[in-house]
Amino acid sequence: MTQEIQPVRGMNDVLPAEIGAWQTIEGVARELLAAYGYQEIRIPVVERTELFKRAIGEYTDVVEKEMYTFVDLGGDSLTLRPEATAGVMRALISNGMLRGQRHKLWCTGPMFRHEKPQKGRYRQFHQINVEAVGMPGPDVDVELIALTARLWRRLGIERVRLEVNSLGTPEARRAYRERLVEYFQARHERLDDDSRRRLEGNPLRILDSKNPDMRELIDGAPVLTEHLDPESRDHFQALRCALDELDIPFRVNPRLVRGLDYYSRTVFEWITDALGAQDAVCSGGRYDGLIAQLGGEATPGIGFAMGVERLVALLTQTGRVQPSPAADVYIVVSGSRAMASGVTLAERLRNELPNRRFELNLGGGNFKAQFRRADRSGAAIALILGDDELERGVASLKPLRREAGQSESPLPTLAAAIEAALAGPAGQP
RNA sequence: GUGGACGUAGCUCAGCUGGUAGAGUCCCGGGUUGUGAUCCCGGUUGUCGUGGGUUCGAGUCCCAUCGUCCACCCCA
Repeated sequence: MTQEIQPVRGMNDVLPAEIGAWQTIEGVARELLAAYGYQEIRIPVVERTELFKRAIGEYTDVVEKEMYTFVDLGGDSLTLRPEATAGVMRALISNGMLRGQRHKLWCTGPMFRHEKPQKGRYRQFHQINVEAVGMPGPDVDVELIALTARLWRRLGIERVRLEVNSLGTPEARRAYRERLVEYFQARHERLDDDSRRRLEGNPLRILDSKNPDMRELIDGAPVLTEHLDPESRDHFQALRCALDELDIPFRVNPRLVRGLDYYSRTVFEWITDALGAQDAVCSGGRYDGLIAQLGGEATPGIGFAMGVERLVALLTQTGRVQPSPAADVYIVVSGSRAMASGVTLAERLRNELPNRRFELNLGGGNFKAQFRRADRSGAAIALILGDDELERGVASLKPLRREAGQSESPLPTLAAAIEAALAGPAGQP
């Protein structure tokens, strides 16, 4: 045997057994987004490296060490997208869709980050992204959160809770950041190694430290929400009132800072305790400065991303995923003449009953094996076509899921007989 | 990138202190020359992750490497 080729680390196949959960999530999301007036947009998986550097931030982990970057044959530095927002904003700019216009968009597809794989964290992973551009909020902020809350309800996902925070304007955030650095620098001796490193790059993340020894120090640090500019404070206040109004429970988490540089004001995250260390299922926020930063006309925006693999895991845990529907009729063919006419009969039945699922036994097999396959397929009834039946111009129908006798039907009226058999003796399916 | 656990049949796993591999399941055939799921009988399946080393002898011990899982970091 030749050496088999290994899959790429952290890049998974989604097998038929799991595809039901994926399709449920994608289907419900698609329906709901349409109901809220969002339109789908499809953008490339590859963009110029510069786009992500400028949008996400040069000194973020994603850009510094997690991007799949390569030089193409033309000598350009390109990158497999690590997130979708930058690409969507680029698309709006490239296609001249701004100029004071508003857009409610969503997209889905694979993202790539070179991280060490772990439960709920893969190198190729999928997101559903929703972006609302041209509206300053907070009304749209609230509606987006309401949309996600409704999505969980529709999917039957319960083990999630909402955290919100406000980062203020970039100016307010910068000022706060300086205060924070001052605070920690004055207590430099008490910082752990991780935090000292963060003090240089992303001091806000020190607040997120999981080290219990740091707790006291962090609790004494200045709090972001107390250093907001007045407008951001009002914005945040309005958001919280509206959430209360809608009975959407939330917790203000002053330590909730997003990893990507472009966020401002509202940020939120739906987290779960059901997925181990990867607790973020959906997160997003407002990015009012991003479009201008990318060279477009200054336009406010807000968006969020859901991790599809993580949602699939949550949905699977609920046990509510429906298996893919089985065939209605499995066609068993016996004898050389019957086998030859099996395809013709199946195609005729598919014409006559376009909404029924027919599975024709393919690849031969003896009678016993064909019946075993019919049973395993989950089909409601077996349709038997043998040389014997063919001779007499009939086919036999045998229910596989209930105790009922086998019957015969003339070939010309087979479709009606199948419908009757599927309906059951007392009209029961 | 750091740390820990684990890689034996397609799948789930057993294999004691080193003596050249086993169960269940799946699949296939038969019992029922045209009737499944149940039952009975039979059959196929392995570079023991890979590469070195120690040894008369390695699935078992050592080293390296790849992979999976979990945690840290970070994040969807």
